[in-house]
Amino acid sequence: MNISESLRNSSAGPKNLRGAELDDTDRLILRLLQDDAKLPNNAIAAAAGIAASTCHARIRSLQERGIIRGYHADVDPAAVGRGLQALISIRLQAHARANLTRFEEYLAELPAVEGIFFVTGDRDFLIHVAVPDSAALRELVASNLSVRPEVAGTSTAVLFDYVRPGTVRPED
Amino acid sequence: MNISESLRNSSAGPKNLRGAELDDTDRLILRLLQDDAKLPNNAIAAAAGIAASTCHARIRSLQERGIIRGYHADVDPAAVGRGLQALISIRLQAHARANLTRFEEYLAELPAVEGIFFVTGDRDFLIHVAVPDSAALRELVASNLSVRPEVAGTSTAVLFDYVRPGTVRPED
DNA sequence: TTTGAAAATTAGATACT
DNA sequence: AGTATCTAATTTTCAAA
Repeated sequence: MNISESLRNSSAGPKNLRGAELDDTDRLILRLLQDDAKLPNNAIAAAAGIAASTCHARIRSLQERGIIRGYHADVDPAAVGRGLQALISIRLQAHARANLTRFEEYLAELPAVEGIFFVTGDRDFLIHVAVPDSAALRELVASNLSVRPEVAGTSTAVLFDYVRPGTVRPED
Repeated sequence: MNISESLRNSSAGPKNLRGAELDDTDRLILRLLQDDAKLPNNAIAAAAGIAASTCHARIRSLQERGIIRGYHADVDPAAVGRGLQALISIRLQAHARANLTRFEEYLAELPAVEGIFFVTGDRDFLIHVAVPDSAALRELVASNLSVRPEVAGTSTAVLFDYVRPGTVRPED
């Protein structure tokens, strides 16, 4: 982002960055689909006050532009034998920045990893994990994280809850 | 769960806790639907090697048992004018534990909040937020968090990336 | 872009093994 | 639990405005 863009974006104007170009109808569609991806197209169309075919075309456009990245079932981790969640803060070795992408890919492959947060500034990040029990958590840290040469140290915080609020409301 | 069930579940056997009772077919269905909630039932059935009607019944059962909690579109926050993400650590006042639920509900209503992590032990937690820009982030912390009486202090870390790996793989 | 209407595909329900 | 078959609902395409 260059300086003029930066200045423009920091102004009070309502426009988005990145050729997004969403109108109110798009935003309504996004809100509804985030809430329930199974909502039939004709129901969305009715809610938006447009024809079903128009709604269909808009949704496809949102997908093609990468605004809708996909649709996913939300599965209760506890119900599939992952009743324990934790946040693990990982401090990286100072020299490990170069291979950061490789390490990220490694983390993303671990079945327990639900989310990876890359923090700016520091050489560390956070991972959100879901495991069967505390033994598995210990095992994960010891055998999959601490042993990696990139890792300088870890710090684990057990969660007693994780909540994802309804929607990423466009604007507001 | 009675004692004999508990003992059975805690053994090395493949069974899960909490009347989950998932077999390999269920796990495959969960994996596929987490990956792509739009996958048609007959495609899932074919992948699982069962009849479409059987697959349909299994999916419904997974929903009714709360194992599948819902289906959601994944919307790119940057595309809807929320190009800046951050993790905010919130330390609560010692006496604020009683009203924790109320405060949680307050947080969940904030449009910027994407996820709330309740950390055990300490009287604090983390929220994952997505906002338009750094001005909005400052405003969020100043006007929506710091002013709350429950909040003893906050600490903000800007993210340069957040990744949700494909699936919550059942077992592995 | 939007629309209505056809065509193709899918979901949901039922009865039966 | 699983399957086959039927019907309703939904998605998808498309010519036209």
